[in-house]
Amino acid sequence: MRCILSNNLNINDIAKKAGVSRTTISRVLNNKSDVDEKTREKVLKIIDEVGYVANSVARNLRKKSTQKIGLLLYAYVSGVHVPGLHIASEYYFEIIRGITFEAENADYNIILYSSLYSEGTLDNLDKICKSGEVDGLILVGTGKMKPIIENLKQNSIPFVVANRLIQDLEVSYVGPDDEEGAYFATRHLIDLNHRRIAYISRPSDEETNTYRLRGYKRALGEANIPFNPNLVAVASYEWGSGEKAMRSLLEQDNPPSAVFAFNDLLAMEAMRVCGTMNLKIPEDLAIIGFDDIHSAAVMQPSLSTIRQPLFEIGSQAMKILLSLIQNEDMPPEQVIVPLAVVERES
Amino acid sequence: MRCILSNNLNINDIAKKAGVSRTTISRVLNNKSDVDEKTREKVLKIIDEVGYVANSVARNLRKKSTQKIGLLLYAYVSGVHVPGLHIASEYYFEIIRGITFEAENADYNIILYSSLYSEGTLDNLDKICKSGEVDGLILVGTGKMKPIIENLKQNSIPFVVANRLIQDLEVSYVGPDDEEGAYFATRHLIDLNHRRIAYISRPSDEETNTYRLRGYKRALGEANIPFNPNLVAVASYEWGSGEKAMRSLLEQDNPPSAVFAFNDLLAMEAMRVCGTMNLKIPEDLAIIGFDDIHSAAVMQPSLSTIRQPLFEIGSQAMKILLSLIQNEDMPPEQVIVPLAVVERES
DNA sequence: ATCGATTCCGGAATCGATTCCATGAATAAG
DNA sequence: CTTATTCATGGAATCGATTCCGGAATCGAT
Repeated sequence: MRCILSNNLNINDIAKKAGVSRTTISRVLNNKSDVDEKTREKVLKIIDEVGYVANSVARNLRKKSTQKIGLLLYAYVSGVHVPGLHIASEYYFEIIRGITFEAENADYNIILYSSLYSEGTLDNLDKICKSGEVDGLILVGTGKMKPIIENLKQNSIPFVVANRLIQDLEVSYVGPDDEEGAYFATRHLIDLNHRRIAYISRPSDEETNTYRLRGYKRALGEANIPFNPNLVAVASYEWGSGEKAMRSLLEQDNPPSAVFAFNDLLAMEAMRVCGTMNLKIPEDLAIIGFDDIHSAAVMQPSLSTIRQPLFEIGSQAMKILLSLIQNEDMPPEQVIVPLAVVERES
Repeated sequence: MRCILSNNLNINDIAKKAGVSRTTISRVLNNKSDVDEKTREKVLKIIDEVGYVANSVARNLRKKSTQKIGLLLYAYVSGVHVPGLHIASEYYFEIIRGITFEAENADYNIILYSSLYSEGTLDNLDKICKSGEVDGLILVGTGKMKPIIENLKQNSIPFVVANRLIQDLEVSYVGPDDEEGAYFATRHLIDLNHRRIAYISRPSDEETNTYRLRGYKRALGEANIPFNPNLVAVASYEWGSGEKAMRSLLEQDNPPSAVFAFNDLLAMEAMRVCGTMNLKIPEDLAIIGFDDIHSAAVMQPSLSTIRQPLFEIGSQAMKILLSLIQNEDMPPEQVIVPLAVVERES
């Protein structure tokens, strides 16, 4: 087995070269005050010459901090494997960018725990917490969060949920007000004089979907439009299920004049169906999505949607996590980020 | 400062509870053979009851292996910050999925080094190598790779480049044959009887672009179509630069009848321009992209493109890295993955 | 009963840093 | 000139595991 540090220097070598104790080397490395200026310079010169870098594993062991954050990209939907989750990649990527941006500022690294494929997530999670390989966790995911969160709370490891509002559980989170966003989206369509407004939904056990459905219903209710279950089409997590859902809506006797889709990717699939059926957007059918991923702006016609400040969600989550790590007694912090309608051509 | 393991058990506690030495506990944890079956069971029972998990930092220090791979998401284009790089997120995400899939199988974790924002990458890289925080590195990126690679070679850390062919340097890589792909794309348009074929290019200092441009020229040459520099429009890394490039092409006196774009995102921007200028695709203008990201299939009309087996690129790269780590003397391994034309509506 | 081999186990060293505590030198105060 | 006080430094313990080495117990064979 290859050993990375086989030909590398350690603190003792530097101490010998400099003719001082390793305690002094350590003090220089950590910028402690009680070192003579001349000694410091001499040590720094040697360190620079030989290119010595302190072993981070040893340091972490002694300091009992790893300077690492675990990122849990999470999908737990009815306990089953979710094959198409990655299609929401652009969404995740933006959040991750926010997280890493903030992490780098604070000298933390991100470890990617992508549980998309693994079974027994909860057991693994338990091990991650107890093995001390990270100082904290950020959760980004789809589906049921409660089992995970309850597991984490028992482990007393600091963590933040980064794309969801978690109700009824005292945890830190940064998330959009999904109900409000869905309300805005539906309301937007209503303001354009639509009355038959469909919703392309996720399966009902997806928590985020519950909120968005609620916002959709609230907007309808306020406009005195009765809720019609036939106008809700469920799309699973497979590619193409958005197209199927859209077709089932259009094949009805009295098809909708407008569609609010759970997210932009589903909206894009829906638009595609319209194209093949010669329906003009937005004249024959208006569509609004959710998330504002990049493709939404590039499409032809461009997609109206609800913008989530994804980068900001990530960076805020990281900031909160950092303060949770620094201050053991900090109470959980909740942040609800604003959502905005992005009106485009659809 | 919060300490993760404040109330956690260590190997000594378990040894005490079990009435054996910590050596024995370690043997049980590592599945060594020389432990009495009864002792093993007793120890395992206690470990299970109290939920003990070995501290991974201490273990890594002693074992001199971290079970971690660094993932360098890399952009180095003329030494400057690349603001829009993340728009290629879907592309990266698929590769990352392949990497993590293979990593999880081998009990490795991925540390995300996103250098998109940081200056002084080479210095940081040096520190990463020497601090021993990872057992190996995977590079995925855009732009000039040579400075990074030369730095890594000096550090004798095993690494693999995961989306590029690196010529003239003895390193491991897994990548597509970009020239061949570009050749296929251009050839495809030629086979559809196009003669005025434009190329939406990246700036010339982008290495990948060099290969694709070469393939484009080769296909033209074989078909006896003279290369026309006016039909090459350069797009930078900013959003919307694809639209600009497309416009400049269409505003010419003798506009192209077909376009090959450096990647799908640029192709999508180009298609958008056609929409606003009432050009029908593919009748008035045929377009082909590169990468086959998900959106390409969902667009209306759907985008013809060159498919890169991104997931496979990632998993192959990880496999090679693992064997490099296990076998110090292994020579660098190069894999060229096949590309295929995906013919769709555009 | 004796000897060698095997099995099982524990003490001590080790990985490479940080930190506590003690010590001697230099400086300031009386 | 003596006594506190500060400054600069090194020795030893420590973080929590693994591993080397040696000793005791068990076993089978002679």
